[in-house]
Amino acid sequence: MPVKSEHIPRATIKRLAVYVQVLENLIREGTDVISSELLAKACAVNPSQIRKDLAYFGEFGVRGLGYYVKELNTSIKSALGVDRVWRCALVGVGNLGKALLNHHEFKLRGFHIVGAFDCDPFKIGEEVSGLEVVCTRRLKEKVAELGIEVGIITTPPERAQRATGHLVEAGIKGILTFAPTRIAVPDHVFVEYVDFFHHLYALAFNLTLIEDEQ
Amino acid sequence: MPVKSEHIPRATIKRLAVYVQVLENLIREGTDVISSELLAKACAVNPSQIRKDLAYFGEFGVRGLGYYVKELNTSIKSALGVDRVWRCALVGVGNLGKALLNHHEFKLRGFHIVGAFDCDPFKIGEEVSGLEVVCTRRLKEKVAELGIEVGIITTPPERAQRATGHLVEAGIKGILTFAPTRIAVPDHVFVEYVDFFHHLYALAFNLTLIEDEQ
DNA sequence: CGTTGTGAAGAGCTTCACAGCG
DNA sequence: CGCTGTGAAGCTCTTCACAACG
Repeated sequence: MPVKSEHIPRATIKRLAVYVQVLENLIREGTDVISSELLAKACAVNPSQIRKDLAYFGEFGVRGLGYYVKELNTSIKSALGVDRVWRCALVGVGNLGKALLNHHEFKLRGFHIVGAFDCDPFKIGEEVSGLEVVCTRRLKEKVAELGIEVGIITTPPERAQRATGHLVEAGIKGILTFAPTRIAVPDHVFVEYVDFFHHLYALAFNLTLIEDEQ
Repeated sequence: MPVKSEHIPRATIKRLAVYVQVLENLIREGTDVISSELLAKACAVNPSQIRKDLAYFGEFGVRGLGYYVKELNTSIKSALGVDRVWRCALVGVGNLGKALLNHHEFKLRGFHIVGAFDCDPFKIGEEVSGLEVVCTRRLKEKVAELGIEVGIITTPPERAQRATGHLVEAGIKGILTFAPTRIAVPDHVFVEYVDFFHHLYALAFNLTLIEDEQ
């Protein structure tokens, strides 16, 4: 999928992921064609926004008609680079790590967790969701062996930076971290933070606001 | 905490949560005072950004010196409305739900999960992390009894909308959902989406971009 | 003297409005 | 005729630059 435009807003990428989510529901429901207006309603955005977002990557619509749902979904996934399998390593096999290892949605969406790592000797050797837990020190060797490109951090916050170090040294270029702390990485490594508490804080703020208003 | 300004950008709220994260680390390290420049470096933002974000809520700094770390942290938490306990109900006691119920970081940050709900008869009555799993139909009764204000959805996507319905009917005003699907709510209810896949898609996109460039 | 708080300038994203086209 | 694709306008958020001040 060639990118038509130079710079693509981060916000656009985030919305494209939402469009995929909604389009896949539409496919399940058997909808063949959808207009930007209806898709916008389902995604809670402005119709022009959708058209502009898509225009960064090409022309996918049919004037006077709308978008073919399946085709559009395929095109967006290709634009995002999620029309392939990404092999991932998970570091930190605690409650959350185990839950993610058992979460089949990952495989379903092309993110295959093929390695599970922990530094706790009691966990090493344990089997979780068909994977043997391996010592974090062996990350480099395993990343090479299994062709892993993405790291997922589910350690406690105090161990997140060390896990990051191991992942970076192993040659990982992208990290998704669930640890509620900032991590430092070299410039060429991408980090995405999944932080429940940012969201909970946002909720708390909004709820407090409306309470105060009344 | 009185809000000085009328409208506060959503992005500001998100950053305030990051500042808290970093400030709490600084407290642990024993740092007493920090300038906007150093705090900005730790949060990977612009120093003016921090000063402007804080200015929405008041004046917390000392010119020529910087900010008292503990005091600033307390002020931000108060501004966000997280200087108190928020009682939460979790709906969907699967892998992820159980992991969150056992995640003590929630309690640590003032979000107490005091009710666990599921519609699976095999799960009802089971005890997870000291909580008895209760039938989702009894949400309304339990929300009133336990003074719950926030709902957390960890059901599979296809059951998220039903869970939302039960939560809304029970009088919940804020929902944090982990289900990878959009949910519809009345205007007065706030929803925050925790979606791993948005983040993974963003990673995939960035990794694909730099691969293509080379 | 050094750092904050803030008006003004700048950048970036969103929405509008309509030409273009199936 | 209806809906897309898109230049231009509008808006919001970010950064700059410096006066204010402990």
